[in-house]
Amino acid sequence: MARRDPLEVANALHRAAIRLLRTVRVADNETGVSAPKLSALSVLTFGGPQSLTSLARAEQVTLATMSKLVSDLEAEGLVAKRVDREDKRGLRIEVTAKGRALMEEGRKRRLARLNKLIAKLSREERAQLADAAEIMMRIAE
Amino acid sequence: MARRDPLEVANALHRAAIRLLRTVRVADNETGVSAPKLSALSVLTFGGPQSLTSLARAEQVTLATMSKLVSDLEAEGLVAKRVDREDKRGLRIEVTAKGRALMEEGRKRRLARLNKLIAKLSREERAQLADAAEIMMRIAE
DNA sequence: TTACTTAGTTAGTCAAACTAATTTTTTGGT
DNA sequence: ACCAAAAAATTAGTTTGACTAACTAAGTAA
Repeated sequence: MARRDPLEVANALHRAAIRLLRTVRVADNETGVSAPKLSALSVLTFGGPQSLTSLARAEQVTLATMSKLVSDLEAEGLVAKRVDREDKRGLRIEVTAKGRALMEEGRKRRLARLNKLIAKLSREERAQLADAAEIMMRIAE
Repeated sequence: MARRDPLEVANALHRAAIRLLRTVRVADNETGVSAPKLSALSVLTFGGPQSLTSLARAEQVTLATMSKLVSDLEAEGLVAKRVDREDKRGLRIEVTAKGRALMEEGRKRRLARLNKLIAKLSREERAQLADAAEIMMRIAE
């Protein structure tokens, strides 16, 4: 069943990851906010308020790209920008109540969708997936 | 270590998959061909010559989008378009020798990059990842 | 044959990525 | 204390890949 060849393992994970992301994306589309914006919002939600630079780094995009994404999110009332008190060049970007509500909704939607899939699995299989995720996180940077 | 809560498992896999894809993308960028084009080329390489419609369906984009991607690939000499003999509305798109060479190069590059990561793992951990990939494929779609 | 369906193309729009140039502020060296 | 260099954001402009809508050409069926 299990291939030991690294390339086979990598390819299998690659394909599986793409499929998984496709499934999740459906739920995300329903929020009316694009994937890059949702992702940035997620970093802010779970990582706490932070500068544009650190957000850009977390999302692996340029500062310019993130500047636009955050401006859009601000225009939609999902985040708020404030000048950093200690460094007036810098921003402190934080999630608004509305932004938090949207994330929570999204979380529920995603859960509903994934529950249908994951519910098919046994306790052991779920544990296997959790372990695999942990391994992947450890090796991927 | 292993969380049993479906949402936790799903989120962990989601994040892990994103990271994995990011890593692979770096290798793909070196080919000088964009990810969507590489992906279409991959479908043609492994799935054999096929129509624009079936390619579009495989890649989950519209016909119009795929039409442009394939035209670009053709301009770069990576695929060839021929009118279907049996249905002159249809195309038969196939990978050229140049296209196949590029895929092979890409495969090597990706292998080199992923080997570094996967080599850190034990035999058992690799098997775990392979099993997880199999489970993911089974439940996603 | 006339009407419908299917395959693909083209035009036009939009979002998100990039680079380059600019402003504002902070920091370091002399 | 000053001035140069670095850092944080923004803005302008480009490219790519996605979409829809409108089209042509070819096959199918009433």
